[in-house]
Amino acid sequence: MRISDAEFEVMEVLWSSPRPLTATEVAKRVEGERGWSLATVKTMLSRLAAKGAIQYREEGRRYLYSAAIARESYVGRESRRFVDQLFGGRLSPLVARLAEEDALDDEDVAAIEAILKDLKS
Amino acid sequence: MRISDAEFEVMEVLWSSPRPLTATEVAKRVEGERGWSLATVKTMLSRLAAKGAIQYREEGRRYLYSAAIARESYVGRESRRFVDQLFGGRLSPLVARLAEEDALDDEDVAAIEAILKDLKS
DNA sequence: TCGTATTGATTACAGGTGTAATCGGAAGGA
DNA sequence: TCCTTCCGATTACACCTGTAATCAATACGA
Repeated sequence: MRISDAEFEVMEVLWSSPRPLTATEVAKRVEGERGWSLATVKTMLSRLAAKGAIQYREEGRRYLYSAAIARESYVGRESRRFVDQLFGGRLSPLVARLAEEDALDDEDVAAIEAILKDLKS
Repeated sequence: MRISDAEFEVMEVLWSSPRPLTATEVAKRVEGERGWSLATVKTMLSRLAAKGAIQYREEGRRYLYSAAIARESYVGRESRRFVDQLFGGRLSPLVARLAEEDALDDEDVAAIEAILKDLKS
């Protein structure tokens, strides 16, 4: 199950909310980024529900939406797909590419080294 | 300029060939993976040419296709887009995610460490 | 009670994608 | 010269995406 770019922004809102949200609430929180109308957000919610990425509970006449899949698992799947497609499953060429583009700051480099050191224990 | 998944496979064939290829040659080399018909490959080539991702030179009645963009630059752009969207521009969370999924073998880890060490000099 | 606002559902519509079939013209063999 | 074949170009068509508008039903305020 793939989630499109626009749908992903809606997922981010739901993932970052500690409680289920109505369509109107989701729209308010996405508004900052995109100039979406409420109708557009409702379309996204319908499509995500149809895909099984979110679920809802009826509260009176409204729905309260929440994510049905964990961000970690979705992001994990997509990450793997990405490194498989572009780098033959190896992460190092990706690191090399981003390093060459100066997309890594010292803090990020230190964090990566810490993760790897931890891995080897 | 985005390249779709199917188009990307055609690009890989052109990127990996030392010389320009005809549509039929491309089709033969993609065949292993997908069960595409020659017509499908021709569609991909037309679309990629329209996007400016490949170019061609006429050789008699045929075209000889070659990539018009470097793999490194395209892959670099997509990588950045990917880490921006899923990890807020930091690479370390991606490393953490893949590490948790055991998607990193020793060789890959060593390669990454070498790249980072090199970076700091 | 009656209109208005609100909500999910349905419909819209252009552009991209996957996967071809068909067409028109040219090259090449009979 | 004529027929077949091979090429790129054009057309096809269903599904996905981005971005809504509209509809039918309901709740709520006057």
